[in-house]
Amino acid sequence: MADTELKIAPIGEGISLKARAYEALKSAILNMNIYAEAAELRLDERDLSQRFGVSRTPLREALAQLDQEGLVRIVARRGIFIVRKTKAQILDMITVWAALESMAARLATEQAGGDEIAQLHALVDQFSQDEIARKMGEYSDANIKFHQAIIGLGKCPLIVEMSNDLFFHMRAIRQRTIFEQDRAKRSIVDHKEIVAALEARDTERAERLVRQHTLRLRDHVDRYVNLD
Amino acid sequence: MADTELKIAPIGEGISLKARAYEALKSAILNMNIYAEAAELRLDERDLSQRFGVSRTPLREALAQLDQEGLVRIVARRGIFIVRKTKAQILDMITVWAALESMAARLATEQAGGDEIAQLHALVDQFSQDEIARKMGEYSDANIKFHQAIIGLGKCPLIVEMSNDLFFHMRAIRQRTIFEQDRAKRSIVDHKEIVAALEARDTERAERLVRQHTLRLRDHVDRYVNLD
DNA sequence: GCGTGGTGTATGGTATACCAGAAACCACGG
DNA sequence: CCGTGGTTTCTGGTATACCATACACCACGC
Repeated sequence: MADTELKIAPIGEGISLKARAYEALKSAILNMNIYAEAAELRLDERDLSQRFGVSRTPLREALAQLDQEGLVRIVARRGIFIVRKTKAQILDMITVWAALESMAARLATEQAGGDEIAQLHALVDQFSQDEIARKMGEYSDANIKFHQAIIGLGKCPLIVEMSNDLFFHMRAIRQRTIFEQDRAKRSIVDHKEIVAALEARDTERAERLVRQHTLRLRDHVDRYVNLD
Repeated sequence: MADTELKIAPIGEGISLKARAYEALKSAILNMNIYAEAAELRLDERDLSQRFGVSRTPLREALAQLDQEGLVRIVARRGIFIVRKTKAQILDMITVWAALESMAARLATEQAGGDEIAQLHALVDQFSQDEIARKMGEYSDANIKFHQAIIGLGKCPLIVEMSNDLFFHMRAIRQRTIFEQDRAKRSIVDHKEIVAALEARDTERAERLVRQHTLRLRDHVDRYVNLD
């Protein structure tokens, strides 16, 4: 039943309180629309520790990690502030993404198996151009998966890890659908060309197409997205 | 009256104990030859806290940060272990470095001022090929500075930051001079070509030269360095 | 001699109390 | 009404005590 008041369940699974607090804070921060408020958003250690039902110690460790990741900024005796990314920072993230994914595409032409590359078709052909408008949410997910798939084919765990970090941070941007809205049709064409280059094992072309594709996204964001 | 016993200020410094512990541990870990020992190196929180003269709390926060950065690995109720990078991980780091610096070079051809590019000559012409053998240590430093300078010219703070992280981690490799020893002469030629491409604002060529230069280093490490 | 179970100990995880500094607040004088 | 000084409060930083578990060690039984 709905347990009107036993929601707490302090004794949790096996994972540490720090890890749980970290995950909880992370998703909480990402799911809030940071840019909606005018004032800078501040967190309070004691308040959070009470609401989570844990002491400040593991909570502080979780916050310290978020601080290092750049999601929050801890200022001694002042407070803990949720960080808003500037447009310049977002553009930089997309630039790095372009650098990493284009390198991954390069590696993929040398490292990936033909069957692995072939699987990319499933992610590209999934949507006809007409469907995009109606299923923008789904397409957005598939789009991310496509890029992550290419990055995975590079067989370089560090690139995968760093790219995931970047994608994660970019989730914090409101209206992230704008990333694709007007670019979806072009996007699909680009994707098909990229897959073709990978299949042809054309290293230089694959790298260039991936880079250009992502840098175009950067220019698009630069032109049409306003955050500051 | 008053001031009979005021103004203690024993240790001064404004920085937090956590930050100081972090820096101390960081340099301590990097300056020890991790690969000399056969057994896995373990740290003890209580022991360290006594030797540093601080409580476990700030020490733990410093260690948690090092854990996240990948320098140590904290295992609950087991211990804190200094992480040894595998050869594969080092090769991956060099790969990412190549991706980032080649993108920075690309950006530099579009963003950097002519005067800034011209300053690269000072870092390249500093050594004649004959001097390299005698001044390998200095050359190694100049070499790093050259690459950092190019990365800086890309005017992308995120790339600069991520690259610094990579360079930092690679410092932990013993005999890092092997990175250049047999490659120094070729390195200087490469560097000159890179500067020329930047000066000519040849975006594609600058990117390619930088990438090839660093990927060759990767192959060199792959062939001649043995860590595992 | 060898396996087995219990107990001790070492270690990271957590809770809590206290510290120091910064900001907010308030009383008071002009 | 405004400025100014001190005091109070709120905040993250630090110290410390205790908890839970993985491992080692030893006694005991076979």
